[in-house]
Amino acid sequence: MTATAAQTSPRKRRGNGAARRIDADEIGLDALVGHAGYAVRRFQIWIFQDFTRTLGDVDIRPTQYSVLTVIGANPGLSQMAVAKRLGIERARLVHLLDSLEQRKLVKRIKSKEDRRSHALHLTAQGATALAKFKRLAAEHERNVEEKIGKENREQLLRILAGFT
Amino acid sequence: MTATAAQTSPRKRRGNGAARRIDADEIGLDALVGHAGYAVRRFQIWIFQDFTRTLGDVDIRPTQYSVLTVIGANPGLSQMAVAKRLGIERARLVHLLDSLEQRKLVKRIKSKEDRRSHALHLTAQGATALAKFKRLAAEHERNVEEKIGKENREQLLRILAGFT
DNA sequence: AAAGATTGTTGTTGACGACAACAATTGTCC
DNA sequence: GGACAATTGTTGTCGTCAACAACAATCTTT
Repeated sequence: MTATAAQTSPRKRRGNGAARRIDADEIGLDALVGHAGYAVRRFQIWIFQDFTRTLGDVDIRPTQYSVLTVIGANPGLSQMAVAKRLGIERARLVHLLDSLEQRKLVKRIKSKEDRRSHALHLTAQGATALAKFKRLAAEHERNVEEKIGKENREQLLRILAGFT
Repeated sequence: MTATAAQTSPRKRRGNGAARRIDADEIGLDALVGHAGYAVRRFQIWIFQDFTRTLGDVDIRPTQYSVLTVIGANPGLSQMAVAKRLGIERARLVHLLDSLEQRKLVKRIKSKEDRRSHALHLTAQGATALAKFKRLAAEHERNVEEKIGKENREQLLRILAGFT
């Protein structure tokens, strides 16, 4: 009753009944092919690798880039606001900002209105650096386009727009 | 020259020039909206959460499910073959199999042809369990469909088919 | 003023990708 | 046939990341 899948292509059959060499491309994924999550996971790994490689010279990872971009576009945000907007744990954002602040890209300014919170700003150096990061990120995006096609990338963005 | 983005909607302006309460939905993402990787990351987090929640009662995570599915569909594979097919580090697969073997879902059988490798098989208990996991995974997939739409899910699978 | 909620912080846990090293075994090359 | 290289599973480390829990300082509410 359950699906059978082992025999992707019955080529190269050998006489002996025992195990034979199996090429990776003839291993069936069975139910996995119908799961969006599996494809998305594999794609996301590829994307992050390409991003990390393309921004390797400037040593910026995807999450760091997203934090810098949001702070750059919305100066003065609190850590809570940034964390909530990007779906990052606020505990995790602490370490991210520690790193970015050590690199003089971001500064935490004590808020006068709410002395619990910090207003986040890019440093002048951070703004300059972010401009460069954006150029490299655009280059990465062109790699994505080259990989899956221009129309497919746009459809992807449209389909997933609700999650941003 | 760089893009401006802070003012998503200029409502609720208050007289004072200082910081005001900022609702999460009015924080602009700036360049992030054009990045497929950001949308994919957010989507993947949602998918994994839903999968983990839907398969919560049976305590199976996405990676474990993928390993069980491939072994079930291709009995006798070596660890190397499974790792390569699923894009998992073979070092990581060792721990995954340790866990699955402890739970009596999978067994490692010493290969006669190549005494370095193990032939991986589901136990009878594992085969029964996998059938249940597949039913729950299908339920998760219906959640995905409900979330992004039937056609969008199919387009997604088609666009990302090359990464599986 | 007291009680409760929020903000940033510290710490822990576990999943995960990436690497490096190693023993056992197999394949290759001369 | 024997030295050398490659493969397989394993162990270990490192860094990223999501998920919690607890805490002090600081608002907010009542």
